[in-house]
Formats: sequence, structure tokens, C-alpha cells
Amino acid sequence: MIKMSDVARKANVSTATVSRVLRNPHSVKEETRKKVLRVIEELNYQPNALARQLRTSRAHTILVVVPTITNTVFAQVLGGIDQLAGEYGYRVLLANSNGHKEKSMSYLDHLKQKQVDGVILLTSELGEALLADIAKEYPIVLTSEFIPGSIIPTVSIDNVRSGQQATEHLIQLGHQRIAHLTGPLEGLLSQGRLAGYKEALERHGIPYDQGLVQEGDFSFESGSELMKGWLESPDPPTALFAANDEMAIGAMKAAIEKGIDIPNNLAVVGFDNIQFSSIFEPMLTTVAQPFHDMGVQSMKLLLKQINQEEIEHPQIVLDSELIIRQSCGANKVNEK
Amino acid sequence: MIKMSDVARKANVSTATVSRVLRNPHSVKEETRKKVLRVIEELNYQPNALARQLRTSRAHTILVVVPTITNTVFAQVLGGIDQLAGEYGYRVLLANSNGHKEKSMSYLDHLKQKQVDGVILLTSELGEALLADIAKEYPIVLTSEFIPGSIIPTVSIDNVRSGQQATEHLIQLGHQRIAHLTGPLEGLLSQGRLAGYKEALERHGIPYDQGLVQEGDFSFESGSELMKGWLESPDPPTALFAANDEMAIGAMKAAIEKGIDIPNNLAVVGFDNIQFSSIFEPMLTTVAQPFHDMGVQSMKLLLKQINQEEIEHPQIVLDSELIIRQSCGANKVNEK
DNA sequence: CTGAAAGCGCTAACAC
DNA sequence: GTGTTAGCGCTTTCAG
Repeated sequence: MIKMSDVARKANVSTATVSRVLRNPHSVKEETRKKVLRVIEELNYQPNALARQLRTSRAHTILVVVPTITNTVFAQVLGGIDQLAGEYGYRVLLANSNGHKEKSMSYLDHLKQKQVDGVILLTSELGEALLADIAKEYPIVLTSEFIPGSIIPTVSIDNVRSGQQATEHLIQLGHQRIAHLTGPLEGLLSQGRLAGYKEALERHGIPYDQGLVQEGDFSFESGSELMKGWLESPDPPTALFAANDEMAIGAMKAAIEKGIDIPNNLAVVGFDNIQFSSIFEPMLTTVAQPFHDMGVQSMKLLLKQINQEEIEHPQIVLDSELIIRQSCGANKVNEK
Repeated sequence: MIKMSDVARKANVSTATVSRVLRNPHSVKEETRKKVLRVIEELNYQPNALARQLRTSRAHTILVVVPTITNTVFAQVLGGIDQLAGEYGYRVLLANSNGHKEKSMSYLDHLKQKQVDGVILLTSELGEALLADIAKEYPIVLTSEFIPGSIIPTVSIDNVRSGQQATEHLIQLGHQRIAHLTGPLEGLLSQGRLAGYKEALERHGIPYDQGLVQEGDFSFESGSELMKGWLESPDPPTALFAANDEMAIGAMKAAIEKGIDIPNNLAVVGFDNIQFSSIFEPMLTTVAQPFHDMGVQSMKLLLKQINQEEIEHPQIVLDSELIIRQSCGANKVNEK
């Protein structure tokens, strides 16, 4: 491997000058610069990034912690992060926590060891207190969950409002017995959507029925299983708001198998607008999240912290959008 | 930041001893070791990985290059890679080439700069010649594409055999006009599946019909569009083998919209066994690839290269499996 | 505008 | 079994 001293020797300059040509070209006389550049070319010299990092304690790398990589939603956010990272010369290190708090924790050591310049968390499993502690010292962004009153920089949608909007849409279509399939309730995201659901009911004077709310795990299977439970009850719901599309589709599939007509016997609204939500029949009405943009905004927020720029809005809330398709019954054209 | 010399001073030993306690504990007297360990604990010392890397020129990091991260298939492979990497203390750096050869190329510089110990490519866009050159010098694995006669270590399924098997399954169900939707034909993977398709036809004396083969881009939309074309032709196919599930589902959806009954009027076989293939109705008959295991095997192969172990089989071919569901019509129980 | 020299934090001969 | 010492390849004062 060819190093800086090789270039320096061949160009009859010191390593300091070579370094300057690379980092700060205008502090070097044009003639010398050209000479050095030529030698760099000739020798096909590639600066050793590791050595530079050790010296400058900047890794030009950021770390993204995801709970599960095999989830299209995270992949989309990751796409946005990766795009901006590339533009700004940062590499993206991926870490899979698999939902383990300890694993998540251990990744943060990278930050302390200056191996990465910042971390984007696509999971809030570490909890507010711990995260806030880290946020004081290191660049960090929490994506997809918003923590009210916290100092942690976040990028997310307004889950409460979105949940409310989805539920109200069903209310406006005349439904009173609206079920809600939540995600894991230890997550703020699921808590928010549930809060929105309750708020919508309350606003419209519909009593809250404990039995119409079940906690799922965001999987297709849990949607399916929990829906089956409701379908066997004496007084099944006429509408369902699921906290994500996978569960919504699982529920729809279970209902269809029992001969239930969607949307006429059961109206369904999902969340996320995954690609498949517009492929499955009936096409799913759902709340779209701007995943790619969430990634981009997260990376922007992180870069600002890394560069010690001032951050006016540490909590970015992006817009979600209710996309009306067939499964809710609002779209007359598509009604069967 | 607290460093090794701080620990050494406080423990009344040299940095060399601290280093030994960390790297090679048994070369240190138990008493000293305990003392050092205690101080490490007290000071909450974290070794600086960067400095170690610079010294040992081992980054304990591998790079995975994917053409698009927003693809469940790659995410699954990545999951397998990540799992094994974690077990062996390696970090996973992610790189998105977006199908650009130059971008892919630039990532390989990391390898030359010793920033990563090895690279797993989930795309063959760089071509055999270039890859073979790199493979001579650096640890590298090409996943999901097999290059016959090359020295490049690869992990894949046998695409020719799988394509043949899928096609033969349709032939055995009595079909003669079998269409094939290929992936981008510059890829070996798509070429392989097409070759398998042709081989199956030939074996069973079915003439190859140019018009029954169309090149798609693996997207749902392309499956849909190309199927519409066939449906408008005077003599549409009675069966379809699509090179991936997205296109198969796109084709099915287009057919269903035209009132075609699947599998009775059109039998369909896909490829990959994505989760959605068993959710969409009719459930898709498809060739399952062991994606997670492909990731695991790729990482194993890479680790062997990194550790300079001998590799008996540089080209690992894993088994694929034809999963028979509803869309091909073989499953009488599910026939409508 | 350029060079000498110190040192980022760690590891690995080499001594003892 | 432990310490001394010399770097890994680069950046950055400090002098000139």
C-alpha cells in the first residue's frame, strides 16, 4: 500500500505539503500543488482514512440502528438516510438491534469511541432518560417517534393526529363500532395512534369499548389472529383501524376467509402505505408516512449536530396523508 | 475520553500490560490482570477501536453493497449477514449502489484503504473481469449470482435448474403455451432462469416462441404491463413463469382485472417466495430461495477469506424449493 | 509558502 | 510475566 510519505519523497516535498494539497489546496503554491497532484495520480495514492480519523477523530460515518432490517418501512427510511449521507461524504453503518435493548446500547459505544460521528435510531427501545443523556453529549436523532417535552432531536409524523384522522374517517362513514389493532404498546408510536383513536371517539360521543382494542405486534399474523377473535364475538366491529398495513391486511384476509365483505360488512383503514397496500384486493385505505423524507430529514438534523450548527427545530414533525382507496368504503366508484 | 495510558498509570503497570489483559489475558499473571480489570471498570475505559485498527490494519467491519435497499429480498440476505457478523464481532457497513457501476466501484476503495476487511456484493453490476481482479487481492463474495468458471467466491442457488423446475412444473400440468417474464437480461441471474425455461421446453419438445418471452425489470408494474400485452394478443399464454414474485403478482393482478381466472385460465409460477406471495389471492406458487441462509453462508465465506483459511468450495450453491400453492392449479384442494 | 517534529491511542517485537 | 520502545499513516502546530 502506497502512503503519503511515498508521495512526498517522489514529489520532493514534505508529507505536510502533501497533506495540505489534499485538505487545504489553496495554502500551497500552485506549482507545488500541481506537482504533488501529478505524483498522487502517478502513484495512484489513496489516503488512509483510518489514520486520518485517528488524527482528526472524525469517522465520516454514521450509524443507523434498526429493530429489524427485514421491514420495508425501515428500508425506505434507510434509503433516504443513505442518499443524503452519500451526498455529504458520509458512510452508513447498519446495526440491527433485533429489539434488544442491550444490543442497541452496545452500538452507542461506537459513538463514545468516536468510531461514528452520529447515530440515527429507528427504534425508541432505549427509553427517554437514557437517550436524553446521550443526546446531551453526542449527535443523535430518533426517527419515527416523537417524545413530547424531551430534548432529543426527533423526526416523525404526528401519530396522535394521524390516528385521530384515520378513526374520524371511519366515523364519518357512519361507523360506531370501530375496532383498533395497536402495535406493541411499550412504543410511543403505538401509544400515540391509540390516543388519536380514543380522541376521535370522544369527540364524536362514541363510548370507548375496551374489548374493541387489541394489542398486536405489527405482523400480518397478529392482524389475522386478532381479527378472527373479533369475528367470533357476538357483536363484531363494523370497522377497523389497524396501526400498520401488515396487520390491516392480515385482518382483511381473515375476514374475507369468513365470507365478510370488505368494505360493506367491515371497513378497514391501515397505516404506512406500504407498496402492497395498493396491490392487495380490496386496496387498502391507509395513512401514508413520508419514509424516504423522514430519512433525509433525520440525516440533515444529524449533520447539523455533527457540524455544531444551531438547530432551531430539534423536533421535526412531517405530514402524513390519509389515502382513500377501497377498503374503507368511501370510494363509491370502487364499491362492489 | 479516557485512554489506555490512564488505565496503566492508575494500575501501576505499562500500557503493554493493559493491552495484554485485553487481547491475551492468559499471558498476564492473574493478580495483575484482576487489578487492571478493576481499574478498567472503575474508569469505565473503552478501547479506541480506531487506534487499534490503524495498528493492526483490521477494521472488523465488512461492507455490503446492494443495488437497492428497498427490496425485501436484499433485506433478508442482509439479515443473515448481520447475524453472523454480530456473532463474530464484525460490523456491517451498508452501501447502496442504486445500480450505478461507478458507485459500486468507489465502495471497493474502502477495501484498498483497509477500512473494511471484506466486501459482500449483492449485485454483479461490476462484471466478471473486474471482480475477478479484486478477488485475487481482497476478500470478496458475490451473492445470489453464480459465475461459471470464475474464481470469484459466490453464494447462490442454481438459477438454471430452478427455472427449469418451475417451467417443468407448468408443463406437467399440461401447459404448452408458457410465457416467461424475465428480469433485466444483463444480469446472470435472469439469464440463468431464462436458460432453465428454454431447457425445460426443449426437453419436452415444446418449440421456443420468442413472443412468449418478455424482459421486465423485477417490478410489480412491469409484470402488470407486460401481462396486459399478452392478454391483448390473439393467442395468449395459458401459463406464466415470472422471474420474481413482484412481477408474478403484477401479472396476476392485471389478468384478474381482465376477468381471467387463475389458475384455471392462467397458471402462474413466481420466484423468491416473498412474504406477500402467500398473502395475495390466489396464493402464489413460487421458487423459494433461502435468503437468510445465503447471507449467513456469504459471511462465512468472507470470514474464511479474511482469516486466510483454505476454502474448499468457493462457489456455494444452495437449494431452492418449489412451493406449490394455488396459482399454478396443481393444488386440487385450492381450486375454485 | 513550506518543513520539522510531535503525537492521535494502540499493539507487538524485543528485552529483561 | 512485564516494561520499553518503535511505529501504524496521517494532521497540525510551530518555526523559518
